[in-house]
Amino acid sequence: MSNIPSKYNPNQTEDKWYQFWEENNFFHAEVDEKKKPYCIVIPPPNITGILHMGHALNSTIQDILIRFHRMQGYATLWMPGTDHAGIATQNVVEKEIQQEGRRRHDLGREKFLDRTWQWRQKYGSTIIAQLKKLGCSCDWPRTRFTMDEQYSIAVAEVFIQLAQKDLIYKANYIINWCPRCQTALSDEESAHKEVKGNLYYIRYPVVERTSKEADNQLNYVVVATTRPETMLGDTAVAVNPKDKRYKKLIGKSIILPLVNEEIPIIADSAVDPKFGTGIIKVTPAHDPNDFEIAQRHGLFAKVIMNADATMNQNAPLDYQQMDRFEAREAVLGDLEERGLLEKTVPHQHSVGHCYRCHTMVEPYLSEQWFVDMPKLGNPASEVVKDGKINFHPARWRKVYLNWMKGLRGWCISRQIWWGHRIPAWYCLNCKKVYDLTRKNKKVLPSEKIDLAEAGIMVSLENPKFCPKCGGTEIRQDEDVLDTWFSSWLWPFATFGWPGLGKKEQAELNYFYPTQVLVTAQEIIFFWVARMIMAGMHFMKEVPFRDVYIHGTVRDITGTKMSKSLGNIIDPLDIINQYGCDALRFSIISLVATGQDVFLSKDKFESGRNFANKIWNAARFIMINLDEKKVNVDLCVFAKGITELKDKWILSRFYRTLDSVTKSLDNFRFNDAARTIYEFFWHEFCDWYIELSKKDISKAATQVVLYKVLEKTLRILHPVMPFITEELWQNLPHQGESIMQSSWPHLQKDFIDKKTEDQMQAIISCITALRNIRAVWQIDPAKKVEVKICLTRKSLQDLLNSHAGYIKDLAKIETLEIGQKLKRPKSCAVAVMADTEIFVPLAGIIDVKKEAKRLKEKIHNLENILQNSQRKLRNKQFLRKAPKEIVAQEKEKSKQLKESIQKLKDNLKGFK
RNA sequence: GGGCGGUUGGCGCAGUUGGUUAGCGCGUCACGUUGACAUCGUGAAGGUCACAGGUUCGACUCCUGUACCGCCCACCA
Repeated sequence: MSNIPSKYNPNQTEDKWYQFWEENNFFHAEVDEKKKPYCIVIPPPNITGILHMGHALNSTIQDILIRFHRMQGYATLWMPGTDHAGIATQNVVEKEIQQEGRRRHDLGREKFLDRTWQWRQKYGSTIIAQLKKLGCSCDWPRTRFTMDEQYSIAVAEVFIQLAQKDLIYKANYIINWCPRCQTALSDEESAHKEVKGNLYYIRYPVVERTSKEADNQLNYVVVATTRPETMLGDTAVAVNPKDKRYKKLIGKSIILPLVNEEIPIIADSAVDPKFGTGIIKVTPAHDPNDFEIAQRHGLFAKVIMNADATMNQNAPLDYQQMDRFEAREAVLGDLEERGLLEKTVPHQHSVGHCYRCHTMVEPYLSEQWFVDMPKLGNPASEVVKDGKINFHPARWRKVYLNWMKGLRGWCISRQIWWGHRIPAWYCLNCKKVYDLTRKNKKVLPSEKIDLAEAGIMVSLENPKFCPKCGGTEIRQDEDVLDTWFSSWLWPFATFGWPGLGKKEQAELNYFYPTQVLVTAQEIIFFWVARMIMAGMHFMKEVPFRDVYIHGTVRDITGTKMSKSLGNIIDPLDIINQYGCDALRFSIISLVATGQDVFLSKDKFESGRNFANKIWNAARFIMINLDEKKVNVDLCVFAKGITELKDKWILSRFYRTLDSVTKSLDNFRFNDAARTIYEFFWHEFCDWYIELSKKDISKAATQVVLYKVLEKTLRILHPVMPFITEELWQNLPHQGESIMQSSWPHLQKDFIDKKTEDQMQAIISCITALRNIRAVWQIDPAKKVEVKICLTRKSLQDLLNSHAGYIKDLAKIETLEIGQKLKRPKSCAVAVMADTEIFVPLAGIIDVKKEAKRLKEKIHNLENILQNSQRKLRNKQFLRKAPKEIVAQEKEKSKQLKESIQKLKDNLKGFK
């Protein structure tokens, strides 16, 4: 035992214990009807992900909850897994292929998917290995992947069920298109950013029917646009119907410059007369607003771009194949040349960007699949309104409900290959006919497609023939589903839903609904809201009871940590340098509920220092421990605990336990961490261990040292799993692992206010004496005599019986305690209401200086006294304030007076 | 345009239903190595709690407004 190193070395212990836990299956949970279930599903990290501080925070919080509840006797399951991350993974593999000088279409779908699976095989579990370094106690054998066979069936099943209820539909609609990824995106995947651009004022010549009109000088209208290239797809010009300036124009038409087509001038209330010229160009295929106007007016939509945002054959020949930005310059140049560009004004506006590759999103009219969000949203709003699901902090509830109010169709089809292929099949014959008739009928662009009519079949299996025409030329939809279309099933699909064997069903019944979902704010809309929708629709029950939203991890300047900015602090570096427990403790103490965390490397020192402190306190105890003495039941042994210090530390421990338990129950992780820190360091180490050194061999001291340490390690275990295990294993213990031990039971009998007050009085005396020693710079070796003069007998008795504490910790040679002691000459003085402390310091003390010190103290106390007395003179206060408060104030005033009087008396002695 | 969060000693932060002489960590200063720990110990200095009103016997805490910083949402042509 005595060869324990004085420095804690985390690297040697962490991997050892993690392996031990995993090998012994301690993370495993199963149905146990004797226990209550407690389940958290991990927010599945992307397989492309590498560990960052966000994961560290997110995972630490979950692991604390999991270990805490496991120790409390719940059947505790932390369900792990990863997300296939459609676009992100596809991009990574495409890049890899690109380096070989090829593109994905060169490989073809099948080979590309093979490559992606290979990639996943090789790198896809990196993040899992990294989560293990964080100490996460997930039930790893259950690890799910959103593209597992079983899971994929769930995804297809959900698609089919929703399609059958018309909750999924296909439509020609304007969506967010990423020209680089060449796929549709949902609204959430298009991140709005402020962009500096220009507002271009363009003249559109009005068609004049009569010669009279032709004489008019003002034979054009001016539209303002930020995106002049889209004018090639204009199908109307619009003004506000109430705008008197342009009333005459309504019903006329203009000649679209560069295109030379005649298009109408219409009236629509969506036009803001105050913006620009009050006249807008209408480009239904490339602007969401214009698309809606087109719907209202039955306008045609002209798509003028290819999938890569180059101009297509619908644009005039000169512009075809030009990129959209190139086309913008060309259009502007041509307009300028024709005298049609009136002016250019700088203009800042917000533009959508692809959340995966940051390319500017193009609003793009195309045929896509949608989920009817407004319908699914209702029950999902209700359960939050009802309090069946609670957000922590509560303010997110409002954010959530507000978002739910504005739901629109969720575009779920993606034109990529990596993902769940849409379980829809097309009868080529019927679809062709359907499209043709629609074209001829001039069907409005947004109208939903009638699946049966169009020969579109939704099913798990490839249909043999078309039920409508009997045709056998059938092709599956080329697209895959949005990644979030699989993640939203996570809380139940991970259990094997839609259900195979009895075991899976029993597990789902037992663990669903799960307890808490822990995530960051930016995921609320993407994922949390959708999980609630899916849970309510398919399980008829909420997916979780509580949603804990933690802050975002930022660097010390407040910038979000990101790889591209190079401001990342790698959790693995921190673990190597300081240890995992230090990382966990530091990060958890820094995060007040829901507040963002500003990190710098040195902030992890506090965790490391604390770990080292724990290590050394335990080391001291282990060196001195007589194992035979401590194997007792604390409650049975309680009668043998009579000493103040022992009763005091037990009282303090149980208060700490109570507070920590409550904090963890209320998701106040930083409070829990700080409370333990405060207790362990500044009560147990600073006072109890110091006092115990004198009677280290006494049975009571031995028992208390051991019990308090062992129990503190247990309540610390959820936050610092490794060091607590290492030390616990080296102490006498029952059971195989601290993680399987029980959360200490709150023994209220040990909590005693009187004991704490008494100890506090002694601590105050010691602190006052240390203060005097420091002020007068008394050599530590110097032997000091002290007189303590009390006004109360009870206090005198207390100090008398604990003179040893004072002597030891304040380093006092002789101590005289009495009620009416004479003040020595040339002494330093400390005063507390009913206590005077005299330290004779002839030859050391400077009388003037000491007098000055006392005066300052008097001055301070008098200020406080004045405030207190002002209150007590206030009749309103006396009448309205609660009795206890008034009594408290009177007592305070009395004590202050006593102190001041004593100080003044002493001051006289200096004159 | 709407919503939310923040503003507490040099720095980073706590402060849960209004009543504390406003706390903690780092840093600073002074002293200290008698064997748990210098990743340590002891003591000290340092704040009119962003600003202005209001409610109240009493406001860091509740209400209103202002300023600055940050975030989110919105179909800003």
